[in-house]
Amino acid sequence: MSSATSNPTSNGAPSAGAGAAAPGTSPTFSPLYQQIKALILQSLQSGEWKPGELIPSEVELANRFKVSQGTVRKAIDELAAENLVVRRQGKGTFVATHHEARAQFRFLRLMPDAGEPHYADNNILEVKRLRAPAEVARQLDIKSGDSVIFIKRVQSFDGAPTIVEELWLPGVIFKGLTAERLVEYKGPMYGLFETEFGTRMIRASERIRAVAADEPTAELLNVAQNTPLLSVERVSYTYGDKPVEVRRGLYLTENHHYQNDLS
Amino acid sequence: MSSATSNPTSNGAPSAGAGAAAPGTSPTFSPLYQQIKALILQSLQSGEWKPGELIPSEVELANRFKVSQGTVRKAIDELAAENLVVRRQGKGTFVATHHEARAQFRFLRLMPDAGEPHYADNNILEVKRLRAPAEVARQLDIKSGDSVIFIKRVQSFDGAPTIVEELWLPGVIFKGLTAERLVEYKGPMYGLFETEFGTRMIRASERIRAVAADEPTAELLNVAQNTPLLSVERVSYTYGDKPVEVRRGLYLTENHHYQNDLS
DNA sequence: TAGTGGTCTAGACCACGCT
DNA sequence: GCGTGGTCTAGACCACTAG
Repeated sequence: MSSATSNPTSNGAPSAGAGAAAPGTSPTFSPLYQQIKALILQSLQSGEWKPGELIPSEVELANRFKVSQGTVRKAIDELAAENLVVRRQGKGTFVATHHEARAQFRFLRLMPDAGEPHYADNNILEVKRLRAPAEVARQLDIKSGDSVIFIKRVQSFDGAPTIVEELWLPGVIFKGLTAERLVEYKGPMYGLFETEFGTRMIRASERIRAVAADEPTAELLNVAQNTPLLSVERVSYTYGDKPVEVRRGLYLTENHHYQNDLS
Repeated sequence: MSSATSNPTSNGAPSAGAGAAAPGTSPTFSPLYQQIKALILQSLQSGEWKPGELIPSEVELANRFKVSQGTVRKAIDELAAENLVVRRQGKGTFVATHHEARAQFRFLRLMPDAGEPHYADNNILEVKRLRAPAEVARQLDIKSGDSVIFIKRVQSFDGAPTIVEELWLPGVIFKGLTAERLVEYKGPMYGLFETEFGTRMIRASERIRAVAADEPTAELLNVAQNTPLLSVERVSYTYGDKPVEVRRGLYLTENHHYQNDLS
């Protein structure tokens, strides 16, 4: 790649020839490093490199794509900033995974008021297959009535039940998910999804409200009915901004709080 | 700057001489671009370049600091990522300000369930000077009993009171802040702080809980007592991670929600 | 010692905003 | 046309890891 020509739309690999396409007016200009980023993203999504694995070195990728190392670097920089990949000096660049300390609390913002964040005990109450309610179907971008896996669980900190949560997962993707596998599995649920079902959560959006505990929820959390609870409704997305999980949690915030840093 | 030598600790400007300090083992290695970033940060903090103003071009800064443009670029890249500075291709780099559309909703995460986010009507109930309660003093990193400005206000959306908020500001910094100035001022409160008191908020940390409305709050929000509300406790920081505002808000989430994106 | 990511440079050219 | 930020390259050297 001798000169910085622009390739208007997406093309498999950057044009190999010397001074290729017309550099003139560019209708939909896309920087080379963005194209490289998209290519790497494809390899991640396709599973060519799996979570936890080492991806090819910058030099190797530069040779493969026929661009300079600096361009590959910039592409990987962005992927690292989006937590899709983790750089380790002297070792290489690895595909990010939910099985590692640094990613554990990225999707759980409920912190104890005092002391270090720690793991929750997980009590699965129910796992069943059902037909997606209209609202859930809308959020998962599937048809109303399509098969979904429904999970209900209670999470406790130091023996105190704190979170009641209901989850809906597309049946097509999470076929074969059973209560046993959920209970047996040690570690974060997103880790299980990643290794057992090949679906990696990369982004989520939460809507938070205050609500009053209804009777069954109050009983599960061992508090009085109408106790104020945080309602956290989450939609999680995998590659390509595809929604693959709806989660509705009720958090007891007597000794915990939802932590959020604005910057 | 001919070679990439490292300057162990902070030094005013990168060593000017050709191949300066010992490049050998580096006890506390700090990349050149980080040093440049720190220098630019100083100019921002000292007010050499004020919010909204154009800062010197990359080439000019490169000459001033005797480094390459690429190094200045990387420094500014990070400042831009932290929202301290805004790049505009063809025009230059500007000091970020709270008086601009793009920064308006960075610190207000309460969104209407339907429709576009819009501005709140601001009803100042009370502004007075008092001595900092212990807890507030601790959060502001001042002495208990030091003078603070206390503000209480109600914010309404489309005529519906939705937020009851109490604020504490260090008296030393916000001397002369009165109810009149708050009421007269059009635009975001952080914009006023920035232009009238030379204090720019760059970061904030929030702790969110669910609580029951007490009687006076319920009356202000025009709801029944014990209605579940979102309690949002915020500490805001200016340059140097110095806390300069404590804010306790109670949000009515019947037609609004606190929006948070995890990534 | 070899390989990887991380820093720094110098120079070329492109896209954009203004005059 | 000129100045600004944005992209791309090629090459040198540094810091870190592991065999």
